[in-house]
Amino acid sequence: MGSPIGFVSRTTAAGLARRGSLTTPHGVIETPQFMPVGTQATVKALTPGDLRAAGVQVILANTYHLSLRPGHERIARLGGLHRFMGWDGPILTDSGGFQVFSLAHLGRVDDDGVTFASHLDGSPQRLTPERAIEIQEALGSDIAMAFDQLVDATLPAAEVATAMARTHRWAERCLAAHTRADQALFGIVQGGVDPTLRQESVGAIAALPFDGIAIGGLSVGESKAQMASTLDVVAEALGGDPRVRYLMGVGTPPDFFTAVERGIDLFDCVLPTRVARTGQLWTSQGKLNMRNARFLDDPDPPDVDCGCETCRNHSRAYLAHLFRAEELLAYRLSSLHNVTYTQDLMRRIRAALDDGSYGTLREAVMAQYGGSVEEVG
RNA sequence: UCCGGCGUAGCUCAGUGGUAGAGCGGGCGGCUGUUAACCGCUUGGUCGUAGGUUCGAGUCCUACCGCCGGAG
Repeated sequence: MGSPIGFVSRTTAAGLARRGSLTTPHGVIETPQFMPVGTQATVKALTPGDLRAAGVQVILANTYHLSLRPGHERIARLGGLHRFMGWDGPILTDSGGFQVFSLAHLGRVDDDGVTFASHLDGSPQRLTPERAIEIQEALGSDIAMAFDQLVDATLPAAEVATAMARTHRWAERCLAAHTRADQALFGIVQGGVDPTLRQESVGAIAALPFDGIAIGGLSVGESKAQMASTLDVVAEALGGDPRVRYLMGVGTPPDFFTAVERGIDLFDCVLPTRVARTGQLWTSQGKLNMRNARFLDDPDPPDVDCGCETCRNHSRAYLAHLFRAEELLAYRLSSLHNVTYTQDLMRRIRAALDDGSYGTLREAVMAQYGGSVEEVG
């Protein structure tokens, strides 16, 4: 049985950067690509139409959250996640592995799986590799993720190794449990920031017949240099593996460059939408906080170089007012801008990889964002 | 006019003898597979005015000023 997705890519002149396209049951994704996060079947504050207007090609939703509410069986009865949320493009579902980490205080991990107290009502919830796959198959996402255990990368190596080994065993169970022929399944590399563990994890995960390879356990407290060096280790270990590579939970504009030139094709992150809701806009002038007093009389658009609905029609002064007044439109206008900005940035990266101007683009964006990202490797 | 209550940070108010506080607001920051319209830091006051008692007064006493309520 062939893979439900097809990935083709070519190498470029920019380090290990790849330029490709990923074909899914719900459409083609050009890579490098960024996926906005829509945990609860909504990218907060935005409609599917907004996402399309922003140029979004694929979004991420969450297994744990949707299984608790409204329930994956209900979504299945209502025709699956695409129909339920009114988004007919590709969807990737995270497995709930991140909640093992972010809700660790509500649960406990054993070799078979994880037991949580629901963050909604305290009811006991059990997540295992088999259960995570069952839920994702019910949701009907285009790409499902293996159920993994993510830990703080700065923990002692022995603890990171224990979680990694468990992730490897769970990866095989996810593959065994997976039945939907129209849904891809990606494996997740763990191993923290220890080079030896990362190499071992790449070896274990890449040896399995996953449709794509994800890199997990980064952007959870380690330094920028550690993330970069870990990506170097992963790239070296993966070598010429032709499968699509997805760096989970990243990131910021500088992070995208750090990762793309180390061979990453896919990203997701809550940052563009989360920071937008508290006033931080990503622009051609770097980060601007619309709550700052200096914008109250500023008639310029948030970003003069942006063509999104927000920047075409509204001023920084208006955004500054909306945030102070706690008006709901603040969240939509700012989220729409940041998602558009992020999509534009990925498009510019793809174009720069095509025409050889990647270095110029990288330098310009790094300068806008403080140039604080170390060059490693 | 009399009686009572109240005057403490920009706002709403705690604080009844021992180093002036909170919330909100204001000024900023942080967020990386979303428990996040969230979280954190910070700036704000000759405690209505003038006297008095006391080692020590936002706190007790006196007068005055202002606001609110009641009586006439």
